[in-house]
Amino acid sequence: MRKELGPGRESTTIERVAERAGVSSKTVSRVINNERGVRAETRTRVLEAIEQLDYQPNLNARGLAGDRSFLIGLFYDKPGDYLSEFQTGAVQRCREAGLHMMVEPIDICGPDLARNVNTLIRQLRLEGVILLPPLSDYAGVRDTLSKAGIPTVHIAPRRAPEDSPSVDTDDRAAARQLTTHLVEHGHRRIGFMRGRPDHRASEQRYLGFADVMHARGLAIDPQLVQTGNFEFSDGLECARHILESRDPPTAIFASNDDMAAAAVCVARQMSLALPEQLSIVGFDDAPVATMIWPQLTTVRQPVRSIARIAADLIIQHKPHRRGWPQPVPRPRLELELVLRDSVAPLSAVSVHPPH
Amino acid sequence: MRKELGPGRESTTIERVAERAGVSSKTVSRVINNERGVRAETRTRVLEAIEQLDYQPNLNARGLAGDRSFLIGLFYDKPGDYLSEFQTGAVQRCREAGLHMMVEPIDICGPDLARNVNTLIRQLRLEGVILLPPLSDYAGVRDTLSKAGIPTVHIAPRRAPEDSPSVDTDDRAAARQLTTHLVEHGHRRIGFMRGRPDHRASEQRYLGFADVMHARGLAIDPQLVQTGNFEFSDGLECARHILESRDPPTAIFASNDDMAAAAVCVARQMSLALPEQLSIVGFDDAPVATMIWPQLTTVRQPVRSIARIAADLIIQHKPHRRGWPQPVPRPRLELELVLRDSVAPLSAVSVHPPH
DNA sequence: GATCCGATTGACAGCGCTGACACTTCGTTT
DNA sequence: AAACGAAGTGTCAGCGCTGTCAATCGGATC
Repeated sequence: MRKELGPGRESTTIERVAERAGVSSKTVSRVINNERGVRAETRTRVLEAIEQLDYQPNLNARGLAGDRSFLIGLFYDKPGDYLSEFQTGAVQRCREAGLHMMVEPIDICGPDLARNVNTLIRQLRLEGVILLPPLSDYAGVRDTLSKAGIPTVHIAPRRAPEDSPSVDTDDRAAARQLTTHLVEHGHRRIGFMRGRPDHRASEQRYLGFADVMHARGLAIDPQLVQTGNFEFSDGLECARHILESRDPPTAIFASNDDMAAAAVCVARQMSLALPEQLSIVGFDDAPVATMIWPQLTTVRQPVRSIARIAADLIIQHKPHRRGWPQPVPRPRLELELVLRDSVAPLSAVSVHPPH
Repeated sequence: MRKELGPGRESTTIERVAERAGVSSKTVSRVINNERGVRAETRTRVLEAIEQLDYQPNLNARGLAGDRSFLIGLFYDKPGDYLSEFQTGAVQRCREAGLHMMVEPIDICGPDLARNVNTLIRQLRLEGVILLPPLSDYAGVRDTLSKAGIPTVHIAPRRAPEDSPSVDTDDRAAARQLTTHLVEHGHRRIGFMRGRPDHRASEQRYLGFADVMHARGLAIDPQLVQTGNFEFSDGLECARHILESRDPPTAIFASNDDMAAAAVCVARQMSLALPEQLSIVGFDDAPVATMIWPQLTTVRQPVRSIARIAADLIIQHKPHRRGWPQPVPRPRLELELVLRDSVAPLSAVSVHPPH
């Protein structure tokens, strides 16, 4: 019945290991699953046999018999650097726990969103899912997952679901620091480029900015607040609006580095000297932050740590079976400012040439 | 025996579908696997039952019984934009074939490279593996895979293995075009920044450059050829070397956009007007290519297409069982120039200020 | 009308492992 | 010294599906 296997694929079964160690297959199973109730000496013997035979348990069989899958899903919307960093971190943590990671693009615009998600989780029998923003806020995905009873961790959701954990960063506090940094360099009139409205980060970053402006009694000119959806191309537009306004700012706070890069481009096209005539800050410490000149003052996003923590939440959840512990864990990480070259103190020089 | 399942997880089995359709489970199985030898009317009936019951076959069980896994591996070395684009393309193709993709970071520097790979492929029983560069040239990985008899597709390997397919792009031809473009804009003295030596792309891009230079009887000054490993930071170094040399070039060919961006930075720091005083071209059409000013003239890499083709090769391979068809497929894609703003015709103005 | 053949369908074992539970030891308790 | 309980180990069925092979069906053949 077995299909012809390629060379070197004759799989060692648990039985063979058992035989060699002089125990039953069940005991080998116990050792593999690290269950208690195996005498230390027996365990050693089994481990040796496994080693010698170079035995690798068959995940399909383990899954079928134990009604598990050893699989965690990572659902994303848009590929990019963030995703690939995240998945790398998450996989690391998963490996320690003997789990694997399925990285799946989910098209929010697709017609059968819920259907696709359903297929994924039920065919694969995922043991947990991590939702990257903005998926972490999409009802279609969230509901499907929750109806299916799949442990889910939401990354930076705008509204954290009551019954499942989330991992957050304190973007608001970081935005405050960044704004303070600008203000302390003498900037009073500051432009702001908002991100995608469906990201929590967008609102938090703006709020942090507003916090400081208000606290210092500085006005926020609506003309200088534009929404760029975290995209470089949109950022170009926004930057133009802001810089070509009647009374342009001396600094711009962009909600991410891509948009900050856009601001840099526009400023350069307008022949502004950077950072002397215009200070710019970004957010995320994306690759582009150090690939342009001046290098961006920004906020480092500890993506891999977030990923590890998220994976860990799923892994730790396993024992509970059904329902998260009370209270539902909601770790929030502090962000760290990265001071580089794109901010300069406001001086007499920084007057825009008329246009 | 069954573990308590969460709400909504009572799984419909193949038996229930069979019952509803009034056939045996085996027939349902045939329909699921799209086997021939099922009367059209029966097939319809089964399909209806599947639909009504919202049945999702259990992959673990299918795998165990059929000695398959429905899993394809994508092994990578370094996260980044390229990876995430690639995986997105590959997953798309896989889904059409009912397969899933395991994206796995492989640490080439890690001590137990072969061991780790082995664990992955044998536990997961991957049906095929796609190797991203530079993994596609690492003997440790290649041998392990080939010994295990796993169908493998190599992306842009320096040396394509005889017995397994690879997917390539014609980097050399593209580099020729790019160089020609430069030369036709009047550039004679051109600097070159090489990529990581263990990437095929590095050598091909250089060869293409050299082809044109030789053909046109132009000298390649060794002083102006530096190796930057595809990294922005290295690119900074290289660019400095090149631009601070006694007799600096009027154009630089960087082997990827990150390094081209570095050249832009350095040039800017040296107060060179871009592109008037220095033309720069990159390669890959990475995100950064349009996030700096001037936007880079470069070569578009059809990453998703490559990914789809690679996935397809694995999928198509399935029926053959053991060994690829003769001859082993080696698709090679043409690359497309993207003309932007970083190249200017050489004119009297483009004289470097002394330093 | 009997025979034959390919097309369709079903019965059944078993993939490699784990859950439930039974059994065996062995150190304690009374 | 008998009874007891915990720890350690084994037996066995069965997870949900597919491969094998036998059975059945329908029409073409002679």
